[in-house]
Amino acid sequence: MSAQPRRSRAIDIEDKVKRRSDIERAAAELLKQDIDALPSVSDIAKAAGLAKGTLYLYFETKEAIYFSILARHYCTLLASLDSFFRNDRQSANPIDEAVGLIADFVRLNPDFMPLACQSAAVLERKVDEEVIVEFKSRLLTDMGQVSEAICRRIAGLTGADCVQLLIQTHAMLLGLWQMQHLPAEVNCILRSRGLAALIPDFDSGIRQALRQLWQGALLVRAG
Amino acid sequence: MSAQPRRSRAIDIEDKVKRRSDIERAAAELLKQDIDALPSVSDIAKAAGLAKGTLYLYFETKEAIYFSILARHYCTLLASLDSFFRNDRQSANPIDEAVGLIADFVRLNPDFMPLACQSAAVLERKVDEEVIVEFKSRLLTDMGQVSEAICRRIAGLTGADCVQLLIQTHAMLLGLWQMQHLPAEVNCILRSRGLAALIPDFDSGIRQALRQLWQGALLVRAG
Amino acid sequence: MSAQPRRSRAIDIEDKVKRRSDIERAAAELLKQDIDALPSVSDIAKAAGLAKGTLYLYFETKEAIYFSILARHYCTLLASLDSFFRNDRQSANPIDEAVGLIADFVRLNPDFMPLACQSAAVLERKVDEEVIVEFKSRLLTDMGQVSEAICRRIAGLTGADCVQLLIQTHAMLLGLWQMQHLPAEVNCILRSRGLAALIPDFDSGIRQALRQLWQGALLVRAG
Amino acid sequence: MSAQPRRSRAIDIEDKVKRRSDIERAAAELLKQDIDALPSVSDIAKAAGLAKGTLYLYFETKEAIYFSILARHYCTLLASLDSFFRNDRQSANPIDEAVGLIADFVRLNPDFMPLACQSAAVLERKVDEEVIVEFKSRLLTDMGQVSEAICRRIAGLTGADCVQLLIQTHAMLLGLWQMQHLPAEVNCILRSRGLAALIPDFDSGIRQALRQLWQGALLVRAG
DNA sequence: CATGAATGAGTCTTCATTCAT
DNA sequence: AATGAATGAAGACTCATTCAT
Repeated sequence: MSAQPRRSRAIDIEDKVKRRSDIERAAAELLKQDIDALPSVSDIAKAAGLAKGTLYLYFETKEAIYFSILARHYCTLLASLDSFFRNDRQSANPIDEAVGLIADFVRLNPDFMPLACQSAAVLERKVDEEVIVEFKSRLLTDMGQVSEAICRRIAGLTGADCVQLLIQTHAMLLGLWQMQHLPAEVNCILRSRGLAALIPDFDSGIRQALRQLWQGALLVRAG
Repeated sequence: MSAQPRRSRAIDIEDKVKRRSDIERAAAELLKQDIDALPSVSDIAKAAGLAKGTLYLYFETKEAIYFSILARHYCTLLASLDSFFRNDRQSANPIDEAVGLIADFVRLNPDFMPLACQSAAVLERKVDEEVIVEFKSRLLTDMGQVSEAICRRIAGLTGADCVQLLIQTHAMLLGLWQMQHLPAEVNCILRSRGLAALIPDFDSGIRQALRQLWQGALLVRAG
Repeated sequence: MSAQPRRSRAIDIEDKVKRRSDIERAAAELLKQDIDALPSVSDIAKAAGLAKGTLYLYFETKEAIYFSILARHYCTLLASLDSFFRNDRQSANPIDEAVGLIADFVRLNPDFMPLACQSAAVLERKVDEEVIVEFKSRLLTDMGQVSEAICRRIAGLTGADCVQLLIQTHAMLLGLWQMQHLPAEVNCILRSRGLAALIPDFDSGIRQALRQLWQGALLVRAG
Repeated sequence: MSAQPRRSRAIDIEDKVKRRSDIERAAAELLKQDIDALPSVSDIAKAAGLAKGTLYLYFETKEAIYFSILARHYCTLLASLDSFFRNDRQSANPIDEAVGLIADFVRLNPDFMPLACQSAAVLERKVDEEVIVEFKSRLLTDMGQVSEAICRRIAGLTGADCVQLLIQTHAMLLGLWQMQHLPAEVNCILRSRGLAALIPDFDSGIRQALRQLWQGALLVRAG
């Protein structure tokens, strides 16, 4: 009398993977429209052309959807860095280029920073331990690899230094993004009152801050 | 329909100021017990020994209470920095000392960072424009003063550089604190799985990161 | 965070219609117990044996529930009038009979007038535009039909006159009901102080007033 | 140290009466700005240049202020009617003129109908019994007088008929005004959707309805 | 596998009135 | 008489999640 599936069933593992990523795609799209709050499950389901319940067949919670999206972003970014630093082509200024690479990534993936900022306070609170651990392990591994790649290209830094540096870089991304991303209204007011100096421009700000941070690292280690 | 004041009335301006700060004190105390979410107005009122309605005589919204607490923290911190840098006593290593001063402040005021992290996303959304503007103006002025004091003590930095540096410092505080402040559960798990490397120790982390940042600033400006 | 439906699910459209009317029935019942204020959503839900949230699956707001009840009353009343005036059976005194029909309807539906009185000031303020427009359009149509039926039976009145008359009739219902429906206390006092003359008896009052109004209409149009 | 009266004290009975009417004037003025809800006590006090508490020295409740305003309006209107019907000048059409007088009064006193509509449901619920009784007694007397004056001028109506007629007239005023006074938004929508026929024009509507009612009364009594 | 109906916890804010000063 | 600080009750609505179909 009802409960007839409208969408075809995902039976093969392949289909299931596909469906998972369909859901993520829809969720990401929705987030970009308003980065200030996670969309409702209802809306995500609608956007994905699925029923609410179906989402729960693929993710334990709404936050798990976004955690998954975020995790992929982190992996992609680290992979970019890794391939950059492993690249044979000698670069006159690897730090600046790496920083540019990061800044570009943030700019091209407007859902990355909003999710990253909510990771600890919102997402991880509602995601399965196992999922978190798996991701963080992967992260640690990837960061280790990147770090090695980096220290091979930048004299004066050990692998541990580079891990440290990556963590600091991440912190700086989080902090600067939040300082720049004020509620639209507040933003408006501050700008109109001559208080724009308190709102760092993210793109240029991050380039400069990271350059200082990395250069500073060399200096401190050297000294 | 109700009435019978239980508490004495704050009639003089002095008493009112006192009552305002009583409310803030109660609210801050409550926050320290669970820094992950703002306490309910009901609880704050109870803790302050006042009726809910009375809180609204002193603050427009719950968030305004916490915004006020946060604002005072910022002012105090900037004043500390200012007095530090204006102090005649020559310091061999002003950067390290300033960084230590900041790290100590954060440690001694456990409600500071949680509030700072929620400022843009939560507090400022529900506080009167005027209150925000007034505070941010003050902030800008104070930062200007501190910056001047700093650049007089640290050769090679202009006032604008120092403002920049203060903003970066703030961003680094925000970012590192969030990376370190994971939900207790997650924290626990990560540590037990050998993933502690992903959780920077805030106190030492911030000291190191800020040192790099400030040294890096000198370097970049010099170069 | 919750769940466990207690009531069976309304899956078919039929079941849904049934559930909607179950809610309305419960809400109407509650209103009759105290016609001076709309019951709380909590109470309605309890009376209907449903969770609060469930009500919101069927109505946008509490007021929408009562608007729906009221709308049905209007339609029923107009249908009664329509069928009365279309009835072949010749009536010696159609006006008196129609007026009696209206008075009876009001008496038999004690929630009708209280709701009608709150329609503009309370209900319509919190009901979706579309719902209002749909109902009012229907009302206009129905009134048009009734008006035609009336003017065919009562010589000397055009269709437009009859629409006018229906509106006046409605106004008189509203006004008289409010004059009669004083707070129980006030009512009591006035009666005990010989001021009963100021409290028209609704049932007889409406019969007489409408008779005058309709007869007056004939006269005015004729003259 | 405080609690110093800002306004001079009203000690003479005259001053007190004056102050009462100052309050009423301020309250009435405020109501005209938004006839959809009684202004807050705070606002009335501010508008009157007095403290909230002071208002309660002159009126038992907020509603009592408006009840008093309304009472005066009723008395004024009845006095107008009385003087009109007692006037020697013969009028060709006393009914039409009386109706015009009423319609004009409503138009010139935009706070009258909103208050009248709230009298039973809102005001009388929160006004002292004695005040209500006193007013209603006065009302009954005045209506009696007017009724006598009317029946002397309009053949075919007894005094009791005229009292009846006045009550019906009042009911019609209440009902029509409410039908016409929709929330601005709803009003707008209905007009734009061709449903304006459901919104009677008050001024012309009341003239016509009352004419019918009074003519009808003559007819019914005659017949 | 897919669906979507049902659940219910959780909370801020207003404002008429009182009464200490 | 005048003031205005203090009181506290009262209630709608959202939305993540479950599980019967």
